[in-house]
Amino acid sequence: MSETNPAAASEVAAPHRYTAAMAEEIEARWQDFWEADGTYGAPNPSGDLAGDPALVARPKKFIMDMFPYPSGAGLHVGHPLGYIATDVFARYQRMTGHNVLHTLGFDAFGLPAEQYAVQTGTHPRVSTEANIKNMQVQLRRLGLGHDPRRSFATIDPDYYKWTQWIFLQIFNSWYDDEAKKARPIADLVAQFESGDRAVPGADGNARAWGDLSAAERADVLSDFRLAYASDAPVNWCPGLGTVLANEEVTADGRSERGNFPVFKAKLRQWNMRITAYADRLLDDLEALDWPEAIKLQQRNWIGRSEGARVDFPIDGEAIQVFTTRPDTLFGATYMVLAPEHPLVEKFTPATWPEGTHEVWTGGHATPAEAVAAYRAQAASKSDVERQAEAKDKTGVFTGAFATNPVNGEQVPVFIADYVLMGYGTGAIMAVPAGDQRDFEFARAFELPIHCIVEPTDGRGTDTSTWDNAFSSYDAKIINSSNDDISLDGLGVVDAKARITEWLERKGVGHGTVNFRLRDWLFSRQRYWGEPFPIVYDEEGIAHALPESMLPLELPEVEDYSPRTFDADDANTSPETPLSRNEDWVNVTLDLGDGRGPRKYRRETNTMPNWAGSCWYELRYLDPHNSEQLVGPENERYWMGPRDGMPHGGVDLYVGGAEHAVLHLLYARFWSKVLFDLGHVSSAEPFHKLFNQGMIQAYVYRDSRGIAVPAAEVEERDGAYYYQGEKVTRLLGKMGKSLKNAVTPDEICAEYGADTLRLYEMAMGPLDVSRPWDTRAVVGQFRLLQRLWRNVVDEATGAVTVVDAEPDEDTLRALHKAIDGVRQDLEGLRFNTAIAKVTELNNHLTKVQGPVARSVAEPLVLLVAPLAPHIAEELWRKLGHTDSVVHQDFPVADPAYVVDETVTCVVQVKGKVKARLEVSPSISDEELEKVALGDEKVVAALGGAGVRKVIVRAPKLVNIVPA
RNA sequence: GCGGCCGUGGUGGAAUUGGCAGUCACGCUGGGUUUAGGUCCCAGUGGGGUAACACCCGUGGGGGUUCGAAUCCCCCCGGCCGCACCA
Repeated sequence: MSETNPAAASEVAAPHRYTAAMAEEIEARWQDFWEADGTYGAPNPSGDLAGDPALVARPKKFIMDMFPYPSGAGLHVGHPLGYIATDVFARYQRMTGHNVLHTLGFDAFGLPAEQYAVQTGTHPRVSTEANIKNMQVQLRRLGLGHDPRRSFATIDPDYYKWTQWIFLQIFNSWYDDEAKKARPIADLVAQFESGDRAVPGADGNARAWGDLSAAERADVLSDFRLAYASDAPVNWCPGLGTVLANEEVTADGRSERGNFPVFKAKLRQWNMRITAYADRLLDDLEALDWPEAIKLQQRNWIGRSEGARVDFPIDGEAIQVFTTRPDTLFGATYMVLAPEHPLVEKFTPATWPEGTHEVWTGGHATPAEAVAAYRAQAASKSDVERQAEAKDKTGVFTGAFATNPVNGEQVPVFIADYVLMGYGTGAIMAVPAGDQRDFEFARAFELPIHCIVEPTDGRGTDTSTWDNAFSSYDAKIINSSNDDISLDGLGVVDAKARITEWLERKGVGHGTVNFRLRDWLFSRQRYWGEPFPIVYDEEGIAHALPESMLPLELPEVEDYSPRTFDADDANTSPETPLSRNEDWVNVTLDLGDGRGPRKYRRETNTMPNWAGSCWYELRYLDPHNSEQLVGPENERYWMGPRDGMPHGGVDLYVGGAEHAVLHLLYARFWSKVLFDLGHVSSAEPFHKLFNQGMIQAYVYRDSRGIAVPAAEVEERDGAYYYQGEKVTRLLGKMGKSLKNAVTPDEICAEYGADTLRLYEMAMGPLDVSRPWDTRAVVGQFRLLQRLWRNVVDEATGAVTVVDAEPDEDTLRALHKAIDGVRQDLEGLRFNTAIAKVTELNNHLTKVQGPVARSVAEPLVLLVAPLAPHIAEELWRKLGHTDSVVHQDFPVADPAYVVDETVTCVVQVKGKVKARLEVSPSISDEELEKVALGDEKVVAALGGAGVRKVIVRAPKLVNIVPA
């Protein structure tokens, strides 16, 4: 390294040249200064971080990154991309009159930290804290202007105390559908006690609250609580040894982390009733300044569908279906229930009805046998297999018939795995003529297909000749009438409205909205997560720990690794690491509920790694508050609603797009609960979201396909060689496993942190992925060297800047740069901002003689957000004694932003034929006259007359010859 | 299958949103400084063409709208991302 280090030899010729060694010295010195000075401390209105009222009085900016996992691998140059971007933006905001909150914490619970700890054999807390320290050292080297007083890790008991506190808030509340907000569960109990609200009974009959046992009351409340335990089928992943949320399972039925198969299993688990917020989560997206792609993903995930619920009578009861196409009810020729639908047993008869078709029975002697066999087969399949077989429609007849409410027809009831229990009512009416899935099933089981929409593609109404279902919103409904109603001749929209009205009038159905979103599975069988502040009494009733018992800290256990299983073995069940510590699990406590000291068993699940990141933006605001998760005044100041931000929130949140339906959805949900309960004034956590792209890197593979160390690959004549052997090159992720990681440390060692910051910002637009190219970094280093040289004499170290009037060209270059850089930084277009700084700097390099102070100083200020260390150093050299961080960002003089003359392009038939130097204020008429008189234009016209002239003064004239 | 985004020099990328295609940087070529390599400095660099101009071609391909298209519309090709038996 030292031989190729530009620092070494050049020092002889130019002892005061800006070199890597000098950069390192400057950077370390200013980082120490900032730390000692508390330069980046943002004052709060109140509390222990209250400060300078003049600064507090400024408009605020809360600028945040998605905080990192402190993994043991350390950082590569891809990680800090977003941190550098927010830092540049935060510095710019500080220089334009804002009180800026910018800090960074650590998301330290969860699977990666635990797995790393398992691998290295050390306690997760020990390895995690070591990793945090290591990462802090790496990050400090980059000169990020974070407020260190506000940093924390989610594993700090002072922090997770409040994560647990929020859980209890959610546990102790319910969603009032009328008020459309969460309310304390005590309000619901009061309604039950007073009789204002009927107590729902298992058999549908109302009961008196006072007559219920404690266990019965707990069961009733559990159906309302926003955090509740249930036995619903969950995603069980034996390979990881834990259950997972829907959001953590990939489309092909595998765990997002580890890529293990996932099975459906009935296990008692904690859930969060995020579905109660489906409509608000959808509606409030409108006012957020987020990338459309992420909004769209959330909309799709929430999956709002308008339709109707319709009852199909059977044996004096009914099977309810959800459909988005109630207008096709007359074409419903059979029904399908999900295999696990609870009504299946109820209606399954003892024997097959007379003459049941052989293909319907699956060869089984009785319906019960057929159903049992099909269910067993469905349950044994992993989602992966189920997915793979999606093409073939399977199912079995239950032996039962229900009544189609519009035409009284008896329709057979099937179970099939193409209907999912988790969506709608878990039951559908099948309209094979209009739905491709139903069509395939009907063909496989020889079921009737009634044409109820007139085909517009010429296929005719004889469905026996059809190859697929027909569906079109432009077609007319046919064959759809009874004595009471006719949809015939109507379009889809009108038919839907009419049939829905009819269903409601007859009391057999109603219009409704259905959501795809499911409740959030919130418990994990892990050690390294927040323990639930929940205990169970001897009756098995869950009780919340009182706030005074928080934080409930993780106990020491012999073995904190999760129990994992053969990844393909569905017949396994989870084991929680915390359950191994009997002393911790079995406790005698006085919960302060008047029942005195009693024996309890602690909940041994832990919270998912998303819990800590669901509210961390709030803790940055008031990190040491021991009374409240955040003081209201501080919360309102930094997060409260204001003009253009009706729900409040963080001013800028930068991070990867991979959290679209995970962290970003969960955090919005918690935000709304806390808002409803009056703990915060912001109903949204993040007003503006920006997704940074990924820094990619070339991956070189040998003939066996194995990645070889990228740093040792040589290029010759467009081909790549590793140890003489030819290798292939592809663009991929950067990382240790692909042997192409480049660390910030090595770039800092070779060029300094300012160069690294500039390079990462100059590579391209922040939201686009682009390949890392170490050899291109030198370009930004050269920029800083030239900048240095424009202020400092390399041989003597003396400042060369003079107090003289700059020339007109230089003034224009300066003010155009100021104007452009301001606009670009405002819009997070760091790459073009740097190009403009470079242009100005190159201009000064080319101009003879020393640089005027009135140009050098604003130039240093322009550079300050991007390369803060060299800017501080030059600012000091220019004679200032204060830090550059809080200087005012230069303001462009409009008089110099426009050129004295502009180049006007004269086109003939759209091709450029001449260029004119004209005044920017020239009139269209004048410009046309000048253009037509230009000799090159006259020559290009060659005597032809002029048919038309388009003038866009002062930039362009286009002449169309006759 | 459905939905979304994107294709510009050898490379990363600019283009005031319909008005000079290629800002800035890497790389490359030539020159200077240097004992030499590297660093550093200067110049050139879309392709064809020319001694040099001129001129011609050019934003994945094809068509269209327009005085004028990288930008708008249609078709095709290629790539990336999301969802996916959601009734």
